[in-house]
Amino acid sequence: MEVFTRKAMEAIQNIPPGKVMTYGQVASYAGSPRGARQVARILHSMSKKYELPWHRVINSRGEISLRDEDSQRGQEQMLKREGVSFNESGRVDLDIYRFDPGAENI
DNA sequence: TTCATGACCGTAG
DNA sequence: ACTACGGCCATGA
Repeated sequence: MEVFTRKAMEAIQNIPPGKVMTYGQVASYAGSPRGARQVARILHSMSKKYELPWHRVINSRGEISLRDEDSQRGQEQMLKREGVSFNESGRVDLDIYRFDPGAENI
């Protein structure tokens, strides 16, 4: 397993409830700013074997990227349950809910 | 080894 | 707002 994959998983696990990260953010944090697609791969393959808060990872538009509608609703509910609200268009306001790993210690 | 595949991203029209 | 296109790179066959 590549270093990128491990760091990406670590980044995902560090997302606190009520916050979200984009694929690109996770990839960038893991050392590959252009590795967003790999993050997506990690989510659907590793989230079954490891316990990853996969629902806290969304795309750069603040939308849920699942193709399956039922899964989309599921993820949306999980996020709502954590306090993440969706706007009229069913999107998350990233300016509010985006989690920045480096901005914690003030 | 090469090849195709993605829960993506950014830019351009 | 939308579509189209190219780049991206770890993974599995």
